[in-house]
Amino acid sequence: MKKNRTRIPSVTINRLSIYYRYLERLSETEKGRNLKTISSQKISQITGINSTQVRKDLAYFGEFGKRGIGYPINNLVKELRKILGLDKKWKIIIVGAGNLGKALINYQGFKKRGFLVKGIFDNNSTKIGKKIDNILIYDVKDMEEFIREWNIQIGILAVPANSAQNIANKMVAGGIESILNFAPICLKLLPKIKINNVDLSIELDGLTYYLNLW
Amino acid sequence: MKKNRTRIPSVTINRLSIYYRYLERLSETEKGRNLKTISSQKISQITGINSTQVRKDLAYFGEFGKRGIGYPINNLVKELRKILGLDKKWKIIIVGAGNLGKALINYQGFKKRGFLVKGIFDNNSTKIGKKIDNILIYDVKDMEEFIREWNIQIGILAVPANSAQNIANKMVAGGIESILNFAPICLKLLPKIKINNVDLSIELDGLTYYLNLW
DNA sequence: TAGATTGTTAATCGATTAACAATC
DNA sequence: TAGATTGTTAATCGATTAACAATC
Repeated sequence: MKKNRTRIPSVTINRLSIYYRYLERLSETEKGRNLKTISSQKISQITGINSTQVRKDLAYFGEFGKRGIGYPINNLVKELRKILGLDKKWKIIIVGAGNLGKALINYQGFKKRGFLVKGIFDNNSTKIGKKIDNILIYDVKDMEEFIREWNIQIGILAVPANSAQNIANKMVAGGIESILNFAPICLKLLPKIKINNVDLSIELDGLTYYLNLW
Repeated sequence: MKKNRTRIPSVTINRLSIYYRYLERLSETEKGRNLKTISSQKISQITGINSTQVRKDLAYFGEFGKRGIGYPINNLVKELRKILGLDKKWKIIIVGAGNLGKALINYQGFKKRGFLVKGIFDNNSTKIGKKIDNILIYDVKDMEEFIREWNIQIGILAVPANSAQNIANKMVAGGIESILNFAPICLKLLPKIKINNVDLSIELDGLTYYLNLW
């Protein structure tokens, strides 16, 4: 898992996440059965990713396979979990208790990957103090202090575009280094802050563009 | 807008969507003021996309600018709307009336880009017949016929991973050609079907990978 | 040994960007 | 005319993939 981590394309990380998800499911269903290894060819068939690409992606991080045999499934799952940091607990907050925020809180993937949702933040006084899925909604004014106090590492931005930059700034001021942004704007933050954008508009426009071609 | 549309990278389309969003907002705030044109340099500053890239992306579709001057804002907005197919009405359905489905129905971006949400589908009998945001929830059994009857063009998949492929198949059988998929699986469909995936897990794993590096 | 499959090199492909002539 | 900025060519950069020696 160590090896030379310089210059690993971020698309490789995205693909590792796909391999991980598939192999995890596979190792569940294969528990007790005798499928112990898997080839890059087989991974390719399921994920639709070229088998050379699969081998290359994995080779960035170590020699996990055996020539002539393939990759030992359980070990590969374990290694991928380590590489992706999914063997640790991560503390997160969600900002924005609207429909999207609610949907996110109920999202099972957080628990699955050991994410602890420590709090929800909103500026709507009718929501503050209430709970969603047993997690308290706090005043967004108290967010920065909360982040510092609880050592929150990941912030999820589910607020409207016009307040997103402002809240992102406060997240960073509090010490957050990773942001998942659902607001449709380009956040301007220090380069060391990792930002991942989920942008519905872009995806929708992508669909209509292609529909419109015909 | 015509020109040679062969081999336009899909990342270009994504960027056009970003330009469009920014310029649309700009043309709103500049209404009545006298900023009539904008340079690729200025677009670059706001969007973070290299100015040569901006010019190249636009040049795929026509010569919208004037040398020495820049691009006329209002015209460019109009052209982008045409290119992205946002000058038409598109009929869509949402499958899955869970939290995510609800969040999507309330999403303002649909109305903004002329999307008509014609129906919601679910298999939970306690939900069928009810309404969300004034849109009726139907039995997923009736989906295929509904798509055919209403000429639905876009399907949004907000269901669990294990039923996603099955429902996607039925969407295609009904005549849908574009799918926005929120389920964390790789849908296997005919190549002519345009699929856009929104995958939370991949985004989250991307964050923890980078957090874990330090 | 023969067949399978990895890990890696080298070739290919495609996208980004620098540079600049054209021109407003 | 001088300055600004486009549209486009050519160079660069980076990612994907074909090919194959190594080896189980």
